[in-house]
Amino acid sequence: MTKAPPRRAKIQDVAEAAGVAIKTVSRVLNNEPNVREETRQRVLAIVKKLNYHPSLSARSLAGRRSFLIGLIYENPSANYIVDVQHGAMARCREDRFQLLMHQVTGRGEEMERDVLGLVDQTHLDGLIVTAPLSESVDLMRALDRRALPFVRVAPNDVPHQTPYVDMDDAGAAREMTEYLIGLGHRRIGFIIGHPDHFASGQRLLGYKAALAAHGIDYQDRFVRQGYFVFESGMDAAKELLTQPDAPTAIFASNDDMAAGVLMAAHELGINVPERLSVAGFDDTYIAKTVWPRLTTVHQPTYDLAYTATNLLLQMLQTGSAPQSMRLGYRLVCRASTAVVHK
Amino acid sequence: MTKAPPRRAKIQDVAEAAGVAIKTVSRVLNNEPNVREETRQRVLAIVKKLNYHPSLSARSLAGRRSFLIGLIYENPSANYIVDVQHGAMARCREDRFQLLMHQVTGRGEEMERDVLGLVDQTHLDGLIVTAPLSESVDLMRALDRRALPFVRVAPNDVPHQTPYVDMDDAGAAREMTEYLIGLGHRRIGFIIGHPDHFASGQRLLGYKAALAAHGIDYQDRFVRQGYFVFESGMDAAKELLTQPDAPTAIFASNDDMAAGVLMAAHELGINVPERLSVAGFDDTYIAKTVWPRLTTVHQPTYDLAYTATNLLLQMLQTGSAPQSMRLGYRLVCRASTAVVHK
DNA sequence: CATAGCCGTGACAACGTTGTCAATTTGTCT
DNA sequence: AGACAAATTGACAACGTTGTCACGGCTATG
Repeated sequence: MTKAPPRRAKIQDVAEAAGVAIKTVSRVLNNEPNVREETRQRVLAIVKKLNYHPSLSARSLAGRRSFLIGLIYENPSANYIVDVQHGAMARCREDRFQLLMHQVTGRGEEMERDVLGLVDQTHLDGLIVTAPLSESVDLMRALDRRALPFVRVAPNDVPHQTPYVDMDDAGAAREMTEYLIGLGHRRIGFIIGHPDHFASGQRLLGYKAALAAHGIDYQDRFVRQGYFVFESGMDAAKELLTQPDAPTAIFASNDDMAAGVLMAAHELGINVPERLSVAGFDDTYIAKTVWPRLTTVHQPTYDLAYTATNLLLQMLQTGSAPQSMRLGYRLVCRASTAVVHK
Repeated sequence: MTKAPPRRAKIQDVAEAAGVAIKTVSRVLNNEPNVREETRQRVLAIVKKLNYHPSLSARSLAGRRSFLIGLIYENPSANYIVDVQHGAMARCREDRFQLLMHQVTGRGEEMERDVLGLVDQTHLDGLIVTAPLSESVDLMRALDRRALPFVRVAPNDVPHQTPYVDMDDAGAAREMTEYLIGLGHRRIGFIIGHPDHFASGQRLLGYKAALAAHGIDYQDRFVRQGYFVFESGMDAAKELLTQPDAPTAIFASNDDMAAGVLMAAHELGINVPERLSVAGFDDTYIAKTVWPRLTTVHQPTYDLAYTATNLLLQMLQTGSAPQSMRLGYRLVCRASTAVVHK
């Protein structure tokens, strides 16, 4: 015999116990003005006593908002997306919003259908869009059409007036490249990120700018296309390292690929950092777990997501105008880079 | 001038366009019986034409279910939790349920309050509980009290009759240990997992069983407490490896700690696998990215989560009796283990 | 001292679905 | 054909909130 669970308290119960109308309880709960302090306290006491929690469904239905925020992403490295998730989650929690994670399937039209399906079904209040989804103009137009507020966690590039939070990818890549140059490296390999990501181009730009600023010729043979995943970094590194006059340093556009470079070096019997310096980008968990530990650009992933969510919630709650932000980065020098060998 | 977005179609609109009552539309949408095929088709056509999507909130309110499933976890390694998430997500998607991820804060009473707060606020239909939360009897009792169906992704141990999905941790650990013994190792170090996880004890048991079966004495000095995180593995390994007559192999209870062991070995100048064999557990992403690649136990994390979600959804939808499952594992032999050196 | 305006409160109608139950149509069996 | 059961459909009341608006009491103003 299972004992019937106690009926959940509803607003009615609270109202009766407090001797007020349900609307007053509602006011208290939503921090609306025009409630006497004494009344507010009385209601709050009862709420606590009855362990009352308003029904999200009822609130959504009546209030025409769902308290649900979506976070969509495509296929980023696990280490990266977890940081994003936690940043967004942390901010949501502060305002009692819930976060709905959604890994998008497909690309192009199919991706769009997937996202819109989510939006239509769940009545999301807002959306956090990560790269490279944030680069689909079609998607953004579709979201606009539904009047759905959203913030992008991505570099600003798309010709579209929406708020975003990003960092200076080009600047960071340039600084890292200059750091390598400062170590005496002249033949510096570069592994480009996934072509769908705007950031990939920015990082390449930074690399080129640093070379140019130091009078080093840009050479195609030192540059390879990667896809932000471990294997692509490994493959690219093998190509780079098996040519005559191979690079003495390789800068990969993210940590996963840099880890792949390390693996390639190990397999080729090339010591890092003695014979080869390796640098990554992102400063995710993997950077600290490979050997040698990766020199990399610290990207404030958690803060990026937190900030994006913050912007979104402000837009939703105070109706404030959309704004964008750029956060700082910093170089983290660990054991994978060293002065060039003679 | 922003053009007002088109009003969302509601069930009423569909009903009128199809010339039926809203209840009939509802029947069609919920696959209820007793609708003439012709009517069903007519309704479906209109639904598609109007791009109608039922309101989750209204459905929840009226139908007393939310189509929302919670996935709660504490602080597991990023690589692990992402696999869990995707497994659960995939299954949810099949039945148009949404998944609400929730990282639990605090421990003991505070943890409980956190989870119950989530449950009370969102009216979840069900919950996926991962270790070590799944080991709190108090929490499970509290969930029962609220009559909330849940499935645990965790080894079955707790004296509590709820469905779970797990794998044979003890058997796997035993097999891995025997594999090391088979390579000729006799001094085998072991790093225990986080003490809050039941699986930690199981894996230790398997280690001990293998030793016993092969007439090898269990020695405390070869065993250290770890916490499932990289640093703890590194610290433990340093202790194990700096003693006289150090182990020739170390079996860590998860991959993160095994990666830590590799790091320690590198720092101590001990070659892996020539002078030291290292084995992990879980087969997460990290196992393939460290050097040398880790020999480990492949845990079907994705499937575990998928299966757990499947069980939960079946209970919810068909009201079927709770059942539990055990999934298989397999040893993955990579480059971090080798025949013992002379 | 009258009057306008604000504050605090409550009554009641949404919000968009599903559950219940009754009404109608259709089919089956003598 | 008549009687009864089953299949199909619809009317209407929930579900638990928030939005709207009205009302009384109090304060500031002329």
